[in-house]
Amino acid sequence: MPEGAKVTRLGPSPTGFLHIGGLYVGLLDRDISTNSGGAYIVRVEDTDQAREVEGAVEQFNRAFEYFGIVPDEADDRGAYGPYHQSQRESIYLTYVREMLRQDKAYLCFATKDELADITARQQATKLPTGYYGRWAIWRDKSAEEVQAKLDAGEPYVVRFRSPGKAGERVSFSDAIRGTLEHEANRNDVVILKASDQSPRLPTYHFAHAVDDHLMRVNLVIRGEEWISSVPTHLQLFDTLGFERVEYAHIAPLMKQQGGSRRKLSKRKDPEASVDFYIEAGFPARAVQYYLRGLANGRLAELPLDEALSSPISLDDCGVAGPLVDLVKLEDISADLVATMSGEEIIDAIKPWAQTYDPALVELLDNERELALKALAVERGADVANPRKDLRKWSDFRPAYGFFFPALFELVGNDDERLGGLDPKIVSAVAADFANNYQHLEDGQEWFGQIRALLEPHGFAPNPKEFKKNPDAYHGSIREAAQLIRVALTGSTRSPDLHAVARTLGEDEVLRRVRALV
RNA sequence: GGCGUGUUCGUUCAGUGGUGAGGACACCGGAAUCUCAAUCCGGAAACACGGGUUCGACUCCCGUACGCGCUACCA
Repeated sequence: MPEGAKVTRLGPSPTGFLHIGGLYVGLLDRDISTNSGGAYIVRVEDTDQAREVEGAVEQFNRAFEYFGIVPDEADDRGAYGPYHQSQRESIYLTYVREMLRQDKAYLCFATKDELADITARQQATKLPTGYYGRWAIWRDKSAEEVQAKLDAGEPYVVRFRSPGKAGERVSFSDAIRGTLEHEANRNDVVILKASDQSPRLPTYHFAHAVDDHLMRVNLVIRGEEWISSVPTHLQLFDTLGFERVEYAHIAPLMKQQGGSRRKLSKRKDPEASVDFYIEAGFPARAVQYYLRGLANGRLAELPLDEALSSPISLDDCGVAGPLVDLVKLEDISADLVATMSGEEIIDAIKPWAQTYDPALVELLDNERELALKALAVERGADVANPRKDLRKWSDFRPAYGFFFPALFELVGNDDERLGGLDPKIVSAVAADFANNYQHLEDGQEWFGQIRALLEPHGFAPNPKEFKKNPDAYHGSIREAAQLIRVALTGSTRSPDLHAVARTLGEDEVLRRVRALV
């Protein structure tokens, strides 16, 4: 590996859905390791088996793959495994034994009740809570006492004999925040969980030290909630004789709870989950662009392609937690899709629809020509202002479904989308339009047909005229055109009407308009 | 409670010891228009508060408020 290569790692715990924040960190890990010539590792931190959710790992992998964030080392590849902590039991045990032998760790038989009692007494006397000093009841027990408990078959945990003293402070540097200062750890933290469980599992703190050292990780990017634990980690690295790693604590992308203002919560805010973006069918590149922009504001000013290929710099990461702005994401996404050709759009929609809208796949296969024609309306290399009506693949059905006769439901003359026009007038206009319809190629001439309907049916020739004298008319050319639009598309908004009509074909146009008669 | 960390337009990302505090999205108004969307032009809109330091502070220091985190055999 080249000088300065960063080996990064993501440690997802399979306790539920993948949070967008996890994707964000993975993006940083992947980017920084790639750009420094290092490696990016995914190590599943499944040491809390009680909370484990089945299938979570597969779901994570799918999600990361969708966004093109693929590790160099993981379960199925890499020479530093295993990459599941639950399969590294013997490795942890080896280090624990060595620490025990050197008296840098010890067995603790304190029960839950005893610990709760210690905490309660500390709180009552306003002392810092924790297992330290005189509260560390098993720290200095004699070998005989320990042996007695062992013989009695009592379960125990292994605790780290912290070298920290009261009042001591440590400072360390953070790649994002600069120098940070904190009081030193003096808690004899648990490093190996209960002896009556199998497999014997380490706590996060211990696994972090052992795994990251063994996997030659040298840059740990993680959420800022870990800042308080750094002094503990530093002690662990030092007593194990490991070289310290560099830390980068990033601001949380969003909060999962908290009553005030705009914190995202798992329950109330579906956009907290990565699956939300995949299900909706946001193009991966749009999401990447957005996330990279959040990390480094400078990247948000760049054109998409350039931003995706520019390296992210930890120095430029913000320290305050941003909130995810879906409207902004949709805007980015709409801009991106607007640059794509019909072919590219269909090719992107199909894999998405395979999972989330199978019927659509079939339709696109059977009606590919029609789909291409529909997507060509006001779109393509020769169009100055391409339509931006697709932000995500799930928009296709509502925005373009009407082009397909199989998906279109005929509109009646009393439909509310007609804006309250008298059904009798609707019927008369539709009949007149249909009876005289010419499937003209020229847009102006085609619209001439709608103009021809104005006077006899009581519509003003232009909106201004109508505004001047609203009682004299049913509406203006605006309303008349809208009537035809709703008839043809079932929507009050649609691409250029003439282009729609040409795409649908004469028979289909007549069929739809006649439904209003 | 203790410790840590943060606070710039509605949102987001910038930024400087002396600035007209910038961009983007959203919003409002206008142009154009057969409807949307898009486009073009314009507008409103922010340095949490209080003390210092300084000729001068949004920027540096201290404090307060508020948010968030840690204080677990959760990560």
